Amino acid sequence: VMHNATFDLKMLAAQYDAYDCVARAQVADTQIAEMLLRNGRKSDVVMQGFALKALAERYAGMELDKTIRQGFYGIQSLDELSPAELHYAQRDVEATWKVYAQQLPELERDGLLRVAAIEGAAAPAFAGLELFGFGLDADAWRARVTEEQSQSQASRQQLDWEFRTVADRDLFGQTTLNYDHDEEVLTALKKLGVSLRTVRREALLACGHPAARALAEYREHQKIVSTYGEGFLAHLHPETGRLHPRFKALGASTGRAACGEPNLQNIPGESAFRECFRAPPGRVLITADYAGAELRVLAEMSEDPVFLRTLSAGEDLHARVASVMFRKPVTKQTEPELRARAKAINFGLAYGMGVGGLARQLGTDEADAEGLLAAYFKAFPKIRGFLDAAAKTALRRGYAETLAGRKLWFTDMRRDGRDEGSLVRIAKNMPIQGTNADLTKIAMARICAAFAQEGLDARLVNMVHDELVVEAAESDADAARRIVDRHMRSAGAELLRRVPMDVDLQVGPSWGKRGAPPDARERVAADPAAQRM
DNA sequence: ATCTGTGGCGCG
DNA sequence: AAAGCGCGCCACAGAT
Repeated sequence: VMHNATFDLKMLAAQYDAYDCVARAQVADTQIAEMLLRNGRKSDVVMQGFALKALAERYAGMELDKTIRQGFYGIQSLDELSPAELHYAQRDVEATWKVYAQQLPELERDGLLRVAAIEGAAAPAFAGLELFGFGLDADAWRARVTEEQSQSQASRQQLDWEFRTVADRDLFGQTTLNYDHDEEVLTALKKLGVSLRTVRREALLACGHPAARALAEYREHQKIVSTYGEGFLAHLHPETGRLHPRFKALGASTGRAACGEPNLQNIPGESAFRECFRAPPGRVLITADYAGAELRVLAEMSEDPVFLRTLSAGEDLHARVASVMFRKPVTKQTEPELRARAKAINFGLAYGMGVGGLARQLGTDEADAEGLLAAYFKAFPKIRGFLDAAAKTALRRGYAETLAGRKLWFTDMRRDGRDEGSLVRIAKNMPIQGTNADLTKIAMARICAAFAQEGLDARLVNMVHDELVVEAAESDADAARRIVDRHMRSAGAELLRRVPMDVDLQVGPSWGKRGAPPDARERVAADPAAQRM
């Protein structure tokens, strides 16, 4: 039983070079338990509200003095601890136990024991992500960002030209227009005869003015430079030369994790960026992601026969949806655009996108969108039924929940005066997104434990919601790959009974890159044997 | 010199 | 051009 177990596990693993032991730990975490109990209710007690000190007072009436910890830093041996410091340590342990004893019945009352176990089991995996880090080829990365910088400069030349008639100049003839400042840019555009209320890319491109187009291009490159440039590289650890991000296992109210310093969950998808994340010599990266994760969860929860049949047969659901919506046969090969549109719509519609949003997505009028929406829900009536029921039930009970029992209470949101439509969409989305998070966390825990159990030289190095990245010694790569595949599927089967979770696997020198070419994609479709495990 | 909120945009 | 959900980081502005 630990409070903020990921921290302690990380310290234990590092100090005693004992990650294999840590990876198999069975953990209960009082901080996570508290966050699960509070999710969406009483968010005004955040920050200090989840510290052990606060919980000890609230649950056990114990006063903890944390200032004494100052003496702990830099000691070489436990013998150096004073009696007062030892007493503090003892009180810390006692408080944690007492808090957990009080939390247990509350977890049981709220049906949170299962998800608490999932989180506890995943704690060692998150500790490992931070401790081991993710290797980045800094030179290749810097080259890529520099390229982006020069493209940004080039767009800037174009911008100076486009805005030459409306921009003020300084003594040296340089424009004083700040292209990073929305308000300045909007007034400058207005002088060019373009009246916009936002500088979002979509609006800039829609207005069709060359100055707006140039601005969109500049911002695209500038976004990369500012977000993934020097500040990003500053996170490389001086000793390990790797990135050691901070993961928050409960980063999102849905149960998803979040990541920062740096955020390794929003790296541009282009291979030019991802290929900079490389395995050291003699090692490989295994990239594994759930294929169509959210739609599979939606299929499971809605029991829609078409969704279930299509996905269980390993067929293309987006293509199927496209053929229904556009009333013609669609495959990935023959109608890639229609399929791509259906894919975008699929996610939007499933979570409450309206007619207006759909029209915008498709670039058509609302009447057309209305018809498509009707066609969608006529073809998949159980999807609508499930989503409506999810919203209704959640609003009545005051919380939404995932298949593992994770809950999001609407207490805070109601108090903040969030409108009903927004609550409805959250109620529809949270069970899907959250169940997906449950699944991935179960998989992480099993994979980590299995690596340790089998003594493999393999470590989890990243997780991006429905994707896991593992670094392994070449000699252990095949065994590691099998473990990843098996446990991602078994985690799926743990929560989903009606549809298999399909996994895409890639093994190669870098993130998302396949090694020597096995010609076809190594996608093992719906293997019943794998489901049982 | 920090902190906080906003608009915008990278990812799932 | 306010309504699909969930994040973190950037530049900026206004505050302390």
